[in-house]
Amino acid sequence: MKEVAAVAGVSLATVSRVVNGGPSVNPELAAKVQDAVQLLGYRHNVAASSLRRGMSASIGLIFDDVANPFFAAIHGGVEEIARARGVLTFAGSSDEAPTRERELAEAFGARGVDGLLIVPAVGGDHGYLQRDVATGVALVFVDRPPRFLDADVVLSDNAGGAALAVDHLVAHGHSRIAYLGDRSEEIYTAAERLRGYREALTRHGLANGLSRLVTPGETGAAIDALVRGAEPPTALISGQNLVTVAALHALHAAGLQERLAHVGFDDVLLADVVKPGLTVIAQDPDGLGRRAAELLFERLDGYAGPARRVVLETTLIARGSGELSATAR
Amino acid sequence: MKEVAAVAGVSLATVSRVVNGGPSVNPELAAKVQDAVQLLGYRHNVAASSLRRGMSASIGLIFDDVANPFFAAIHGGVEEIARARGVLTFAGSSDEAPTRERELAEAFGARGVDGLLIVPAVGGDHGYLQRDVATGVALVFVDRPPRFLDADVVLSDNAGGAALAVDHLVAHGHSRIAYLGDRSEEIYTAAERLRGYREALTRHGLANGLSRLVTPGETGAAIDALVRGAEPPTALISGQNLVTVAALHALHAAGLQERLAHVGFDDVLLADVVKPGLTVIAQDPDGLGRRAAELLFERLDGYAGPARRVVLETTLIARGSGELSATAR
DNA sequence: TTGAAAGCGATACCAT
DNA sequence: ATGGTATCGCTTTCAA
Repeated sequence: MKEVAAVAGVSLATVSRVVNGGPSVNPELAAKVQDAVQLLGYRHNVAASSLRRGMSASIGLIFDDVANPFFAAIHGGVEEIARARGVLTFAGSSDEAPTRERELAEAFGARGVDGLLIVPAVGGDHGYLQRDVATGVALVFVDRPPRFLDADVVLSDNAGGAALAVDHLVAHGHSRIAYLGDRSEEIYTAAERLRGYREALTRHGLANGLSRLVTPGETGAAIDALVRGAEPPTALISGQNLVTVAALHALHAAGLQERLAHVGFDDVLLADVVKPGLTVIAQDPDGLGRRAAELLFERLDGYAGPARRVVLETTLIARGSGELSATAR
Repeated sequence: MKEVAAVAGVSLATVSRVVNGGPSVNPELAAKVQDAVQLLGYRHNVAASSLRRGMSASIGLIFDDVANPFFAAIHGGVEEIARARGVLTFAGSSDEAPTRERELAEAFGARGVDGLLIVPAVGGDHGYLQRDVATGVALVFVDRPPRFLDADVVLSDNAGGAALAVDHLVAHGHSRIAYLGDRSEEIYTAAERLRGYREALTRHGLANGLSRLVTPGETGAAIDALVRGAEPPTALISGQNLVTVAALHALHAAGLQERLAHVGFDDVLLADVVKPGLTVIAQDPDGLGRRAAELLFERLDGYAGPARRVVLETTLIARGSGELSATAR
């Protein structure tokens, strides 16, 4: 930058003003500076700028795992919004471990990120972030709410989605609807889905004894047990991706794919190629990311009001498996 | 840091040495410094450190799209290696546009990344990166080689994978093997797969007239045309994810899923749930990312030899569709 | 082994 | 509107 100033025959201050689109610069001088910039191939040093300004035009993203397609989709949504402001994104995986999440937050903080967008690791205490918030770091949680901290959060309507599935199956004549949920009850999304399922059953005046919490590996056995039980279900809701896939396997293996209605939570590729097509409750991860980024930038733009909670709708995509009638058995 | 120095009763220099695990520090003083760090909740300012050192402990990743599961998997592999060194990753999407790729590279450069890991946008001239390389930025390309620049690159064995598919089908008695590839011939991976297919056919002494380049949307029509042709194929290789899914649709719609053997390039979720299970050529995106990160850090550690080219094996995963015999028709 | 001080590159206040 | 300059927080010779 010194060089640019020298070549353009102006002061450092002026160059800085031009580079940052400063308020009042003689167009003539500005042009000279631009030329010098071109000539020297000058590149702005954001590190130095950050040091002085205390803003880095970057934000940090913490996911369970950056390699997970669901989080990758969120990442994409965030990037879309961030890009429009020239903000770059750091991304890291917490591996669902609170300690690792905290390490990452520290590392991002040390790099002076302007904001943090976090899918909170289960079981963590997020009070440690209070400090960053105090220093002006914008903070938004995504997909799951934080614990011990009041902050903006963007969620999917998990309970509503599960209810949607129940309503849909009831509309197709089912009254014995089983639910295979994720074992880990502490997971917010899993708990919400189960809650939505239960409340919907109650609302329809249906019995509530057909839910099981499983690991993906236990899915097959759970289905076997259910269909051999005294009151076998005529429909199944699988509460999570991996469980859905495992359920599909089990149903195919048992030749039940045309006999047991099935709605899975979360859309999966090839869902429309299996027979029958898999009816799912789809989330909008891209929207989750976009919305979260928007809240984050509003904070950066000065919003200082109370924490906001945004809930995004889930939708049911009918493809066949969820439209099997209860009488088909 | 100034505060820490004051509290610990030592100089800035000493604090810096302690914080960075400097070479020679009196354990006693070091302890005092650590205490002060704890007490004040001091956080290292990497931006300032970068400014002085010219190293930021961060690298930039440029993908077609961060939301794409394939790239997300690469991202995961990179992160695994980077994390071990305390290096953080920026990630951005080029949207397959050379200009946007370049903008991102500039933005990363302005933030002083130590290295750049790029999935090159098709049709771009990567000479512009020469400058970064000259200033010591480590550069590695992934999944596709760059143009007009000699740099480290990590690739999948696309041609080998396609050949694997042909060999497998030939072994199951097929001699009329069709190939549906991605329309865009400029895409390196697409071109390589087609080449692998052709060379394998030639090696087996088979005719070469059954390849078609399509968009996913054209897949169904292409399959129809092929099976209605004079010399209908008994087997099909789909060269890309979306084409594979479209092919699956078309085969199901035409009731051909048990009659036309099918091998898809790239593994997909639920591939083992469709009937028959989908045989695929699987890549190792995680390995691609890990290997690329390793090369990058070797450069950072001082390797200054010639550009390296690492090619990762692809593997065939048999699930049924690729094992249909030619006589089943 | 420790400290003093210069400097990394850019910004913003204060003058002019 | 423009320029001089202190300053951001840290690292690193150079001396002691």
